[in-house]
This record gives sequence, structure tokens and C-alpha cells, in this order.
Amino acid sequence: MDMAHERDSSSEEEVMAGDLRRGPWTVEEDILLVNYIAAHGEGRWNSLARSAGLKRTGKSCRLRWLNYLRPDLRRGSITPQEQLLILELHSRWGNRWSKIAQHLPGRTDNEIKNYWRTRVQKHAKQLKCDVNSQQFKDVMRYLWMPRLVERIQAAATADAVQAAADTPLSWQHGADDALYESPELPVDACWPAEYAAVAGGQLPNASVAELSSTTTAGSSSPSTTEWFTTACDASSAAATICDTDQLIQQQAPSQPAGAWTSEPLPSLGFPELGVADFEMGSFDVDSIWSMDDLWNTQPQFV
DNA sequence: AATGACATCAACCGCCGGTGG
DNA sequence: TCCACCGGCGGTTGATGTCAT
Repeated sequence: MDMAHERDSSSEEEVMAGDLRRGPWTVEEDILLVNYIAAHGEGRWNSLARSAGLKRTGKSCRLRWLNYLRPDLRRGSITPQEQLLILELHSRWGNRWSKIAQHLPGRTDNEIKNYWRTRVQKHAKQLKCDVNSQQFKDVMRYLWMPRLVERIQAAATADAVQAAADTPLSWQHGADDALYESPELPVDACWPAEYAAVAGGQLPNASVAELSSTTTAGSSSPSTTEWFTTACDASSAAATICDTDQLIQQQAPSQPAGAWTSEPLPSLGFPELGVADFEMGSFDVDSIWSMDDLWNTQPQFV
């Protein structure tokens, strides 16, 4: 047993002795953590946990913050664009989840890892091939990724038509920015009701949008369509060469500024996509993985 | 309506590398 | 150089939600 293991075990002892809590976080704990970080910033997680009055390990606090409480987290389903990027980056880097996550702003390594395991590996299993096999990589690159691009293009077309029909006035005035910046925005406009109730006005300002995983986000940005077009152009080429470098580098960072975060937002090459992308409506994400398509299109892969 | 199977995801675990005393 | 501490990473698990029968 190495030193690290001993240290982890000692934390375990504390847990067993009742000094530390484990398991799901309560609303009260979340608020303690959020407020403490709002006041003092991130870092030194072990001492942070103690100072904040949390009976949690530093690791647990860090994980909770990074994977759930951070204000710049993106909520909702993995979009087709993101799926495309994940497939491409995974083919390049393998299970380097944190590295992949760096190219999907607002997404966590945990989220991407979960996506990969629940969706992609599931289909590899259905195909009865190893997820790391060349066969499966070929299926991804030459069948599923081009199919994703098709879906993205179709969605872009539909989106453009819809946007032309009813562009919300709010977008013309940058209401999305206001969501993150307006000091007048009531707390409970962004925090789930139970948080607002428990906090009793002690929450940081409304920059903490979409805290709860059950909270649905706002509306779609007009930049989405522009990005779709660019992405699809790039991705069409990517269907054969999958040059995601281009896809990544072409996109200027566009992150909502978390007013009270101590850390600078990551400089990442993915645009801010609105919720319409998460709620694909007629876009059946899973149908991309239709086995029928697979059989009909590429029977040689099975 | 009940229930079992399956999917999802938050949280934990073990390990490793970096850093500073 | 050694050691303790810490943060980060990838793998795994268990609770919960959803769907099919």
C-alpha cells in the first residue's frame, strides 16, 4: 500500500468515525460551499472544506463544485455538435476525459465520461466489438460521424427557418447577457426554489444560473445558427477527414461571465449554444445510432 | 397499476504526479 | 533526498429515474 493509499484510507477512517459526511449533498451543504467560494475563491480544498464548516473531504468539495455547482456549467443533453467533437477527440486522445472536456465548455470530464460509457460503449456492445477496436473506430468515423453531421445540418436548416419566422425580441437586446449580469434579477430566477428558500437571500447573485440539474435553461441564441453553419461546413469536410482542429480553432470563446468566480473562465473554442440545442425536438439523438441504419449502410462492419 | 429491466449520472475510490518544507 | 500534503485523473458504483411489459 503506497502513501497515497494510506492517506486516502485515513480520510476513510474519518468518515467511518463520523467526522466526515459522504453520499449525496444536501442543499444546505451546497449553499455553504457556494457562499464560501463566492467569498474566498477556489483552491486549498481541504482547508476550504474545514473553513466553510463542511464535514466533507476536500476532494468531495472540489468534485461537487466542479461537476455540479460551478456557475458556468452547461446543462442538458449532449448536443450533436458536442457528440461529434467527443467522438473525434476520443479517437485522438482516448479516455483523456479532462482533456476532451477542455474543448467542450461547460461540460465536465465526468459528464463526457458518462456519456461515452452509457451511449457509445453501449453501441459497441450491441455491435459485439471492442470499443477500442479498429472496426468500431471505423464505424464511428465513417458512419456515425457523417451521420451526425447530416443531423446537424438538418437541424441547422430547420433552426434557420424557425429563427427567421420568430426571432425573439429578447435576443435582439442581449437578454441572455442580462441573465448573468443583472443585479436586479431575483435569486430564485436562477436558483431552484428549494435553494432560494433555504438560503434566505444568502445566495450569491444571479450569476449562478442553472444550478440545479433539474433546471432547464433559457432560450436559443442567434449565434447558434451561425455556428451551425460554420460547424457543418467544417464538419462536412470532417466527415471524411474529421478535422476537428479547424472546428475548435474557428470558434471564438463565448462564455457567460460568472461575476463572482475567482477563476478565469477557460479559453475554449466552442460557442455558447442555447437550450434549443439540448431540446432537439424532432431531433432524435438516439436514432443516429439506429442499428437498422447500420445494417443497411455498412453490413460489412458486423 | 405493478414491477422488472435498463439508462443515467452524482459521487466515491484508488492511484499518480507535483510541490514545498 | 525524503516525506507529507494536495489536486487531478480515470474507473467504478449505487441511487434514482424512465421505459417496457
